[in-house]
Amino acid sequence: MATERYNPRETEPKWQKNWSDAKVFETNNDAPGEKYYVLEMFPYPSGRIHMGHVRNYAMGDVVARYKRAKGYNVLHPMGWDAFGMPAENAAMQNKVHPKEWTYQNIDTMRRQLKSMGLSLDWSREFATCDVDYYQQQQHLFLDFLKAGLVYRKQSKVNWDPVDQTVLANEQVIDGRGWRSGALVEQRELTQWFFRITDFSEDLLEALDGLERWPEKVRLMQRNWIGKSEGMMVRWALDEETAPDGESELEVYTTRPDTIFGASFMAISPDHPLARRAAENDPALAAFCDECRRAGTSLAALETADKKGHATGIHVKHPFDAEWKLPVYVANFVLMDYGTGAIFGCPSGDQRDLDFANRYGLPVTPVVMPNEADAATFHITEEAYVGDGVMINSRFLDGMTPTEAFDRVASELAEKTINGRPQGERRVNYRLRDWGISRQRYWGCPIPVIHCDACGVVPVPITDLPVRLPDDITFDKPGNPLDRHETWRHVACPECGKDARRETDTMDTFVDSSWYFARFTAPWEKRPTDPQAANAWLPVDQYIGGIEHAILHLLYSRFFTRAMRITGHVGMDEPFKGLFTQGMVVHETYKGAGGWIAPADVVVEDHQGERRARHAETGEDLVIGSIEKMSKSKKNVVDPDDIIASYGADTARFFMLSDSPPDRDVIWTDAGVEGAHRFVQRVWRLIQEAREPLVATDPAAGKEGDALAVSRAAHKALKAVGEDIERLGFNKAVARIYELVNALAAPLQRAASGKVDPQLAAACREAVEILIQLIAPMTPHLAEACWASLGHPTPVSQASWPQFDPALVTEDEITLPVQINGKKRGDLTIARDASQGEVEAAVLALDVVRSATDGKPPRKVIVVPQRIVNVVV
RNA sequence: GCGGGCGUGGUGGAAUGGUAGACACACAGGACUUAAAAUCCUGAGGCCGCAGGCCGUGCGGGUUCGAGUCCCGCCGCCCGUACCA
Repeated sequence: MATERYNPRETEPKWQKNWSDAKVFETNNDAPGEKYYVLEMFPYPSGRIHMGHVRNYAMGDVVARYKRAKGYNVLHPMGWDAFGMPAENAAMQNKVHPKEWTYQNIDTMRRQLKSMGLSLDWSREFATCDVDYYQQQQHLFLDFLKAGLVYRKQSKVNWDPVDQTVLANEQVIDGRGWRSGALVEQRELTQWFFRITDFSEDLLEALDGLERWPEKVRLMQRNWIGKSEGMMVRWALDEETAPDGESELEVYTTRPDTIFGASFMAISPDHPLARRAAENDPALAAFCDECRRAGTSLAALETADKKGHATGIHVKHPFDAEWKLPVYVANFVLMDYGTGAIFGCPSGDQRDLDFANRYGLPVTPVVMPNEADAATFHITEEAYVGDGVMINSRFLDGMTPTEAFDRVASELAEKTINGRPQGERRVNYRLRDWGISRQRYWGCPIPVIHCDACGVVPVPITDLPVRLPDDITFDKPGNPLDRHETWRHVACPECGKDARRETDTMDTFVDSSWYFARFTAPWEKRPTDPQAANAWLPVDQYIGGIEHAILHLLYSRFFTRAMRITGHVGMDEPFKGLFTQGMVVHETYKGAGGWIAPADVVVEDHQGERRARHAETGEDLVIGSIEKMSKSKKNVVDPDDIIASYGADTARFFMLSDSPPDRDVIWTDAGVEGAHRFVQRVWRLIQEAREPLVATDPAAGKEGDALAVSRAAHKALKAVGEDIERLGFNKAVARIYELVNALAAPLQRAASGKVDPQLAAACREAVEILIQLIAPMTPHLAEACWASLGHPTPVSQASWPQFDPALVTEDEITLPVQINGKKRGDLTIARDASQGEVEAAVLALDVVRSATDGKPPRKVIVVPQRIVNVVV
């Protein structure tokens, strides 16, 4: 019997319209059922969606559709992370207004997402650049300000002296501005900060409670917060070398036990003492300037060659006033961490050792392994960082480092310098306060006013929003808000005199730190409806890229706490479950003229060797490495093209198959075609057997082939449910393949009319289960199949079926039998056989008897329901 | 530099410390066809082979009755590194 091929181009838009007309996916906050909030990280509207989005949203959609079928009231919204630099770059390059560029991109991407058939509640959609959204963000800012969570301080930025603009770290390449090529300078600006460090301990401790977060993300956040228990130690400056008025250098150390191994002090180029010393030392001043040119990026700073410059200043050792140590300015010491000054102990720290060797400073080992000999223990090229015993450390000799730490702490607490204890224990965090000021146009304006008389005045909440002006240009360098005189000019809300608006806008991370809360009541005329927020939050399942493991997730955790303090939500943690998906990667192709897009490449197999050539010119191309899809390498596959030729279901199914969702997936044409064949196969198998299936009611089989069909279906049902719960989509897909393979033969027989009523009923039940299993992944196909069986209501509104426990357990099990850990045979035995029965049966096996050679085995290990190992 | 992760057939991958390679892709053979496509069936980690063995999860060690999985040391790739989002 001939059946028509499944035509996604006709079927998919039809079902999308049905869902939309019936508002199946619009969520009512008051609907019955336990709530379930599934959210994928919202996209930046860069222009078009890419395969990474398809993968991310396909995963979230499986969860949303599955949970809906399980009877939950599901919230699954979508929005746009719409502020940010690319809109300004586009404005400069193409003379298009950032607003226009952004909303056009959103229109394109919304259409693309809709063509994917995602079960999203589009009625709650918003963009962070919508005035309605950023008005509420300004409201939050003012509340935070009032609650003491916001302050201003001096902070450094990368300054491009030619373009007269602040550069992002990624715009600084080898110390030069990306556009101008000019050497980057550092500038100190007064900027706005959120007091995230007030929450350091809480953000750290609460990680333990985030049980449904990947351990790796919790670890990364723990390390990022970087709690350490050390000491503040004040070193007296040697009077003869100290600048006037300077008498001490305060240092933070986690290793006071190594204080007798100290050989130099290193301070940041921005340390006040460095600045004082540089005043009369042009060479030192030049060195400090050079350090500052590296930019503000920590990675650039720390991968740079470790360099220092002597200041001429010396300090006195706390336990020996005669012992003087030189003070260096070093490019690897950060003003932001601790006190901006360290003491270097070369024997116990590789970086300090490299530094000491470079500048000819002494190296005294102070900790050695317990078994080493103090007389011969030397450190030359490799520092010893392990535990052990103290040596060369006077009254600390023989102690463990921990004992020595305590002793130094108590000794230094007794000594005083300038009227204060010379040492104090101190808990320190690596985490820094969150600088949110951006000297850019396309962001949320910070709602404050600067008045010469009143100082910094918050904009009254009733005056919000502070709207971004539309009449701006990018033809001049710098921030358009800064030179917009009429916008800047404003009356002081307190005294009414002429005043100026703040021209900094907020970091776009602020926008994405509370959007998940806004989705719970996007219509509200205040930031949240606390009742709705508390009902929906925390997000049950949040899905996005691992690249957000630290900043976005940590900022959101802080923001939720801040919103709780200011009464907008009632919880601390925004995301109960977190899943980080891998990237979509693709082969790269390169011709004489540069990178070639996969759409223009034909890959052929020549006797096992893959070759690529240009589809039009025929030019031979080099097949390059597999890399993250990016515009620069042109190795992108446009979801539009895939959906147009294969349909959304195929694209979704492929993105869920094969690769574990937390790992990268390689996009290949063969993979898409395989997924597409599966879609066609399911359709064909069901359509060919449609008549006998429609003619019978579903019922589980009791014996023979019918029983086998029902067993296969119920086992798959159980396994797929469990796999989806654990987000093991690739495993769920494998189970579905198995089921389809098992159903193929019976369905073909049914198609030719050669099945008894029992088998027909079992097939009908199995096919309905199959359709429901694929419904979260390939929803359009599932609807088409479901309707073809005569169901009047869509499968997207059907309840998830329940498996019959009797059909998923076997009476007999087959245990592998190992001899000395290597598999040598199998044992089939009753499932409920006792340990003793299993052991007796194993020893009776031929392979075991020939191996034991008549003697009793040394040991028999029976792992119930798993394996048997005989040790001979 | 530092923090985190990953590494298994020709390919993507599967495997609560318990049969390594499920499932799929690609490939080969067969069926159907005038032919092709599509579809269906079969085969397959490598090596030696006659039955049966040996070797195999990036590399080198270790723990264990048993290691892809745990521990130690390397190598390679990826993510983050606070103004990309």
